[in-house]
Amino acid sequence: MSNKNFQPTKAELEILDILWEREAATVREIHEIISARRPTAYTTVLKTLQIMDEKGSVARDKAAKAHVYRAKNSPEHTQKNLVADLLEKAFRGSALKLVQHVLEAKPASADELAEIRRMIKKAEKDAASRSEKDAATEGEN
Amino acid sequence: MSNKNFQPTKAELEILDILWEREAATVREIHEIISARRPTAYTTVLKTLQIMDEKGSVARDKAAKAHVYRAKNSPEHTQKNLVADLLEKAFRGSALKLVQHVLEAKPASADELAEIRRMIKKAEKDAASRSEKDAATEGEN
DNA sequence: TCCAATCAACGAAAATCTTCGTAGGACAAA
DNA sequence: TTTGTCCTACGAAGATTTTCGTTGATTGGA
Repeated sequence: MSNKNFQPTKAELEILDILWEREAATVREIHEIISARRPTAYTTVLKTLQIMDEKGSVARDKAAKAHVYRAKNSPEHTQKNLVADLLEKAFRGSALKLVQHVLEAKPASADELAEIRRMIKKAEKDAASRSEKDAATEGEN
Repeated sequence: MSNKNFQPTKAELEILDILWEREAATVREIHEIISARRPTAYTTVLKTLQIMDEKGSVARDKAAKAHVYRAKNSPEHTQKNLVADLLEKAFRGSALKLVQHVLEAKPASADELAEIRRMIKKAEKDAASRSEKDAATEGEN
């Protein structure tokens, strides 16, 4: 389908983040949350959502008078695109450097570090099975 | 003072990446690299560099006819800003989630994983010393 | 001297993103 | 019916970013 390389803009991402949290919301609900952060006109949020609808990043239910919006892509999917883009554009693909900066930018808690540790272990297993496959020349897309 | 929250645009980042690699370069040199990737006019690169000079993200040596540009900020400094921004805007500050996506987006090599492991260890030490302080200070929670 | 090549400067078009005012429809209360 | 409220649609102004054509200065040969 369409969203292979979906990169939301700043304003779109702020709205998506709200939709990811609430599952679905009307313009009014979203506007209340955003205008609590900074003064913003109702129609600004409305227009952005209409554009997002055109772009296909949200689904819109027109049944009720106040349309109900949902994010079409999961946070995971979108985050993956954002990270992949940053990794390529600013880190020349060095996952190491990127991770390093993440850990510096926001000192993780002990629990988070333990969880990351577990992920590394899993990644190491994947790396190992990758090299097996490489030897066997197996193809799947 | 200078670039507390410096966020280069897409075009600027592409140029910065070249400057980080080559230390210094003329417009022509940068243009040759970029136009090899996609058709781009010489003056497009020139103009972008002039804007970057105005913004203060590059330094320019006008001694020779062909001016020589250098990045003013280190890749580390810039990458840190980019990562901090992404972390906050798209991950609600969850370093865990971000790291997870990095490892998925680009399966790291065994060497890289070992290095990341080392970073975790260091981060755990930092976290430990932080909680000592927390205990001494006592806050909410 | 004259010409061609090389550059910076400048302005402006084009593209994208953000913001908001105004108009008009639907609907319920007065 | 009239009025006020709530909502979408639409267009357009602003802001930012990206792209490039044109101009004029400099320089190294023919």
